Amino acid sequence: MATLKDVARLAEVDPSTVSRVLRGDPSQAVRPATRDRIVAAAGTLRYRPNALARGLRTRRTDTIGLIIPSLENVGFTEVTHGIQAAAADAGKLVVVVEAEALMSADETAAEEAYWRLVTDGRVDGLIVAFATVDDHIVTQLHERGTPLVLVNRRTAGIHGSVVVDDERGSDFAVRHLAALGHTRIGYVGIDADTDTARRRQHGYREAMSSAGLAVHEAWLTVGTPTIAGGRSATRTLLGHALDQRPTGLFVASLLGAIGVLAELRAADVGVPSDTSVIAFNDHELAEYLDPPLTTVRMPNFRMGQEAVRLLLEAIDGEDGRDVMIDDRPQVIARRSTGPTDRV
Amino acid sequence: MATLKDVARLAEVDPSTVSRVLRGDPSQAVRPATRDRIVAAAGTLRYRPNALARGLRTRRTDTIGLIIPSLENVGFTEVTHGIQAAAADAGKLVVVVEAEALMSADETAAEEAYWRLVTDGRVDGLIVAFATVDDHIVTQLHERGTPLVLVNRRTAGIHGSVVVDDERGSDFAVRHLAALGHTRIGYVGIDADTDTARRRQHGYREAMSSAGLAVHEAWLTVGTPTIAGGRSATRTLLGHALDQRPTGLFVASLLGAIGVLAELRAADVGVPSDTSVIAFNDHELAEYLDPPLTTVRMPNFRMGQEAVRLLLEAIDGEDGRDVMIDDRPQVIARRSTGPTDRV
DNA sequence: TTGAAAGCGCTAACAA
DNA sequence: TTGTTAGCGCTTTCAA
Repeated sequence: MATLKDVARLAEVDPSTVSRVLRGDPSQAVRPATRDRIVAAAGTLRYRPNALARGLRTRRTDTIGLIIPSLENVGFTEVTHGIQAAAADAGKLVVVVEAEALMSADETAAEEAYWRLVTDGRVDGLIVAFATVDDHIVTQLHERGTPLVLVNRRTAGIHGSVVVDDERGSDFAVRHLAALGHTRIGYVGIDADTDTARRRQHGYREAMSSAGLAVHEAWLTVGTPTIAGGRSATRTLLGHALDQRPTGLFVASLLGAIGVLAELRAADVGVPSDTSVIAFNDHELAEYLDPPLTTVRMPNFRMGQEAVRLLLEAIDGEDGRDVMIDDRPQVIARRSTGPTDRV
Repeated sequence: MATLKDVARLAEVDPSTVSRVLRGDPSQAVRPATRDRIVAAAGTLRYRPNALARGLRTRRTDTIGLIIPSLENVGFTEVTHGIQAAAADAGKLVVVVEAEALMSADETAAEEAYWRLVTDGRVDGLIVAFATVDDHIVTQLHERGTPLVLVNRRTAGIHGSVVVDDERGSDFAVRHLAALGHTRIGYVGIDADTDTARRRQHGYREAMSSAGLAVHEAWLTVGTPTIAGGRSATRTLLGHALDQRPTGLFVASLLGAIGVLAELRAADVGVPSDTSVIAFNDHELAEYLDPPLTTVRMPNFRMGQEAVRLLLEAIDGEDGRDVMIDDRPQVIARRSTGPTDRV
């Protein structure tokens, strides 16, 4: 592998000159003839600067770290995709650390790994996606001065986050149901004590009240944002007498909604004839569920892109900003919602 | 951020001694008292070796590169998950490059990016997952001496690959259908000119013949392994007269099968009453499709793990091996397959 | 058992 | 316009 020295020797100039030319250093003028010789030499030697040496010198790795609960969760793919796209555009590499993969190892291994990324100088900054990592780790990283962006969550005292408008998403969901004539609208929420979960629920309550609809606490369940969570929430709901049950259900997570659908089907409850279901967050496969699931599509791809932008700003020393992506949520009306047959 | 020097100063020894102790260098004996002082100093300073400096010196980054078409495709998640898990176990970091994200930028950008990863010395080796990257790039990388492992594909002249037993998977699928009484079994294949696609198709043909079943070329379609691909293959199949059509369909990709299901439903063809469908590769969500999709579950997680193992071997200078994961495929019988009503 | 010294490949301040 | 020099933080021979 050719080094700067090799190129310098071939072009008969000093390595520092090669460096200047190849980096396109604007502060220095170079005689065209020299530049040409250097460029030619680099070409024939197929020279590529060593990223490690450069990083050691400049304290920039042009690499960002992404910490994410699991790549396997369909709910995260859009965000990671946006992150990848924006990183590629900016010429940055992404080191992905799946928190789940670490957890399996041992308790403190996860924490170790976060430190390793940053403290070992492998990345210029970190994107922490979703609420998996303990607040105190995030806070510590932040206090150490690590450029940091939180995705889809906020943590007190840390500026540098990007979220979608959860409340507005909830609002759209409730409105969709209300427009269909539903008045008894339940909520299957997320039990995690996170900002995002709170905002979705708050949006639900607000939307209900501004639609002049009453919220009954019995219609409000929380659980994990998983298929299992959706199923068990549904079982709870089905425990109530028929006329005590909501006719429309807003589920705060896509996987949760899949569980709701499954449990409803298992209990022979018609969707949407008996109960309508709408989910927060869309996915290509929602179309192919049984029945096709109505969703509120949020601008998650953009959230990922924006996270990269914010992080690059932070790396450049700018102050952290808290951004809310305000692209209009989109209700993708499929077959899981409709007017109810019930009174 | 504390450096080796800082630790040395505090412990009142030479940096080289600190290095030896902290690396646990076995070739050198160290007086316990010295070791203790060093360890203590490192602790109080929260010292962490700088990965760039170390990598520059040792020519090891402890990072592996993963090139993958798209993280968004549910078909790939299991493999990447296996890779992440194995990498975490081995204490390696993973740089993920989504080929798709690069493509968007410009034509040659993708090629550039592969070079950057390796030639810039950012990673010790590369896992190339699936058949997206051009053969000639892979070949070039290989010729440059880059430690390389191919996942779910093989390329002539390159040793270092891991695949699942595609033929056996196909065999299981066909047998499942045959055991249900199907004799007219069609195949929705993958049109890419890849080893994997060929092996799946070959497995289908072999299984048919060993079951004493005839293959009609009209039952054999190929397309992209996507929902759209599955839909269009199905339209072709539905173009034939009813009694010329297969009663059972083996679809070589999960997404393809979802498309097949969708198109069949759109055409009011009963599944499985009229046509049974079984897919290659399983996914959690297969359970929730309409109808729940019968699949052949392949050991993809293990394939990912094994890829990391092979790569680490290659990085350590061992010869590349071509491995086939021979864990038994598993037919997950759901509701898309059953006896046929047709004659 | 420990220290001295060189150098991995690059950049950047300074000098010429 | 180009070269000299020092050094980023670490490892590793060699010497003591």
